[in-house]
Amino acid sequence: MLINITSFNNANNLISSTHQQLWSELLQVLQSSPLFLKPSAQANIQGNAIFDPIATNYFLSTRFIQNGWRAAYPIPRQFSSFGKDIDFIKNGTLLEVQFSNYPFLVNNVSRAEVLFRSQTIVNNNQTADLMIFITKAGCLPSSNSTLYYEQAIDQLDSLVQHGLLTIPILVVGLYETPAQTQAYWTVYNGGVSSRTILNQGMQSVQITQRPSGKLNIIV
Amino acid sequence: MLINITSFNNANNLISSTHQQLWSELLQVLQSSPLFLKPSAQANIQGNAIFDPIATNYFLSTRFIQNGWRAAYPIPRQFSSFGKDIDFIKNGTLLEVQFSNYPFLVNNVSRAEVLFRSQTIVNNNQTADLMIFITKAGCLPSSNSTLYYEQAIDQLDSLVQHGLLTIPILVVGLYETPAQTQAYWTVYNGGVSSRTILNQGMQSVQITQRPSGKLNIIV
DNA sequence: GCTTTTAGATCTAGCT
DNA sequence: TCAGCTAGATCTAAAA
Repeated sequence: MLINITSFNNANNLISSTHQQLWSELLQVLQSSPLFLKPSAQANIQGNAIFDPIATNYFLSTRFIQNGWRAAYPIPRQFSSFGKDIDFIKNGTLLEVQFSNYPFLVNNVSRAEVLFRSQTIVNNNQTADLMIFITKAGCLPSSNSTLYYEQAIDQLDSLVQHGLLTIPILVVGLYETPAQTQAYWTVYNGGVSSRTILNQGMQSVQITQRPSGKLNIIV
Repeated sequence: MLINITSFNNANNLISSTHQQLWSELLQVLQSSPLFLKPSAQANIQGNAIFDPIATNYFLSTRFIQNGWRAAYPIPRQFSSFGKDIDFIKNGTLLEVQFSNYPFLVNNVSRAEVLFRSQTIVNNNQTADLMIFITKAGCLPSSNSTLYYEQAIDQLDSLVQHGLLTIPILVVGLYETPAQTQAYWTVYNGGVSSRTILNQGMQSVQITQRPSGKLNIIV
């Protein structure tokens, strides 16, 4: 997929210096990810193609682990109220991939901020020094209320500006542009949230853009 | 219902002085609320009684409005990235009732904090000076991953301690204790999230407590 | 009526 | 296997 990035609190300085290797590997994974789609079950748009978080997460997770990221890293005991684990970690870099509902953005970054301010040791005897946050762009058709890149940017802007967030954060937005292209189309059985694949395959898709900027995807 | 409260950033000073009237009215509403239950549709616990956020929200909302709270108060334009509206507002007091999934806690309080720090004018030419946050206790059977009082307290504790939150916040937790008592049992039709009442009525319920502290409610 | 968006409801997945 | 919990998926409701 294509990507856009926005840096907060000088995250860009880190990815072009000390964290350059980590970033270039990550970039490679993201850019090599196909577009994964699934049929929506939402009333009035039944069957329409929407972004498939399950297949996308599976693809990314597999590669991140191959690249040495630790998945589901346990949150230190003293901060257990913030949850069980962080999606991925490598040394002091926290990586979250978020396609769920929008409040998870502030939830995820706030707990990262607490780890940062408290200089808590995370992985490999390092303190948290960078957060990378992956989401999808608003132009992609998706389930209602799922977080999107532009929303994340705007919220983080305000939070940084008003001093709530000081940890370096790099936000990555996955997107596509109008084209006749190919995408993975996955049909799950078992209803909402099912991860049981009924069938999956590459399909030709026609991506067009509405006046609003939203993409229309015909499989 | 019964309530527990926890104060952060001296919210308790406000509710016993300048905001005493507002608080005593609110308390009256909360304590007069019946327990609302509905059958769960979750696999393995189909039909079991769980906390009914729809009926509870409806009951509370009606009374709050009667007491002069403004519902769905529009978020000032410059902070529109944080959403459309705040549940209820009265002068400088922001009121959120949250029975949805847990990340909404940090989402809601963070946007309130930004309003507080920026001294933004909210209702009646006042700046935000207090947030009251209502949720339910962990002992009540509920949908998975819905926010609960103890979780809220623990997360806010860390956020206040590490300087992310400075706005006075009063957290209210609704709960019940073991008893043979009465509750509203509402059956909706139309599946998940439906607000169309098929039937509703007072029922006798037997509330017992498990070793874990969780309540078991038999209708 | 259709689109867009947030808020809320609330399920399944998967681990302890 | 049942209980308890967080993470993630993703719908309906409702208003603009």
